[in-house]
Amino acid sequence: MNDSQSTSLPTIAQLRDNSLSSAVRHEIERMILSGELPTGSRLNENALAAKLGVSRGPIREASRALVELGLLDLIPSRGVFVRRMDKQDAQEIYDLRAGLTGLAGSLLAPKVTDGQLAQLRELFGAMDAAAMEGDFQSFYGANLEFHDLIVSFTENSRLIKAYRALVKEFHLFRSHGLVQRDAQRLSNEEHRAILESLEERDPAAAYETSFRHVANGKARMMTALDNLAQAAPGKPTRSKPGSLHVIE
Amino acid sequence: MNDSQSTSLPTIAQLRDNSLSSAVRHEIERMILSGELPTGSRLNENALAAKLGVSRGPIREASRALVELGLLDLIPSRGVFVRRMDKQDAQEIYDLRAGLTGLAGSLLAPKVTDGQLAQLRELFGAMDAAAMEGDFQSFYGANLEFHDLIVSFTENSRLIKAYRALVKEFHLFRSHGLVQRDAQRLSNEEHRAILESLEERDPAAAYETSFRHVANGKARMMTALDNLAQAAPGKPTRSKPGSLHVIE
DNA sequence: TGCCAGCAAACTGTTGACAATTTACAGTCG
DNA sequence: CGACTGTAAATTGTCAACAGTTTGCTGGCA
Repeated sequence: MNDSQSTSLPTIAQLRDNSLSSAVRHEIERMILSGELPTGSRLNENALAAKLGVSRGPIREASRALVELGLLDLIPSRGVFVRRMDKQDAQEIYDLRAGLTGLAGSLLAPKVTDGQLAQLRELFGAMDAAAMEGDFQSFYGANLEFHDLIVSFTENSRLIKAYRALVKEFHLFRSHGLVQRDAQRLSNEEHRAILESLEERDPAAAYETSFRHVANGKARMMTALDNLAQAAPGKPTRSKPGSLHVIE
Repeated sequence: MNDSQSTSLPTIAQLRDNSLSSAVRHEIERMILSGELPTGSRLNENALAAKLGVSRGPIREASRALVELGLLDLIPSRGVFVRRMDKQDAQEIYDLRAGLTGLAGSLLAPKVTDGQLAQLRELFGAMDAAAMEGDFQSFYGANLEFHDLIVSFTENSRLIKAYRALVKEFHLFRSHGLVQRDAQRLSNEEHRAILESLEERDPAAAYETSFRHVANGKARMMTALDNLAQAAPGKPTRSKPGSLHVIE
């Protein structure tokens, strides 16, 4: 047997992937994250197969992978369901994300390049501007990119994979996007602290500022949820995507 | 559509799982971790289906899940291969495991119960005894259980899942089990430090001692690997499971 | 009206067959 | 002798059909 592909960099041949499973997987993922498949709903294999013009085989393979990823729930003989999130799930995700974010900071600090710092600074500036104008959409995007960049720069593929899986899962928690008016500015002040600890190449400080940032985001969201619950009791997590947003 | 199974605790009906996919998955996992399927080898769908007495469908579903888990590598049109680990993979895993272990410590510290501490203390004692007698097998098992318990006690299901996936992946790295003579005693001293910080309910100390413990394990393994490479250069990771062991 | 049994439809679980690609090999040419 | 080409075998990718379970509905009964 040809044994030569041991640990060589991935060649183009290995990367190319035309398989239906893969295409289906990304399509399901998109449908979940866009809300097209509502939280808690069942994935109908026949319907989806018909819609995508494939048979059930690729659908099942793709869905098994997404179950493992955490976006879907498998209940034997019943089907797979878009994972339903509650407050405790949000807390779990925040706690784990805090740990991963802190770890990323501490791993990056000793080896961050000036070019990488420049990229981060630019995003920081963009968020600052967005916060000034109250442009939530821009702030949200830049915020995601800021943290994803820090994680990516560590070059730890497993950390990157785990972090991104967590971010995707967090998107299921629609209420993630509720906001207090000035949370963006607070949040970006924390970004500044992270940036400064990275500029000083201080792993402990980078861990601390990064961890705190997410922990604060958790606190902000929890109080926001409590307020929401008090305002409209009885239907805890049912609220449709609203105009309020919490900044992490 | 029936919508009622929202966030209820998992009932027995939901837990039971007789599906072939699931059985196959666990069997493949076992074969990989036991070394029955060697690192880098291809998983032959037909052969495995025949061996397990099922068709290729369940095999493929199970393998797709294990690809997502990280135990298998999928190369389109070529097949799935038992993931091949190199030194860099080991470093990645150590770094991430350090972060998760530290996080677990810091999450558990504020809420650890006396009963849980007693369990941990007992394992610590078992490891102490095993180290005295040089009983590597016992030490290794108790060590795994010690860390798994700490993570489990956090009750963060995502942290638990990520941690266990990482431990499984680490098992692929066969050389994990090489040892310096007195590493066990050193390692258990670090366990004592972790235990004490938990007993003091000090999250920062628990993070620090836990993180350091794994980071030290990484350092121990790296020097062990370097020594090995100097002793027998030219065949870096090819060594069969030997009698030397590195303690994390 | 409310509850339950029983039947029918819908759906998931599994299989075997076919299509497309990759791999192995034999024969040929330089 | 070694590299190359074409063909056959092996293997993965995909599909359609069948089996078993779950779900939904209808009608009868208290």
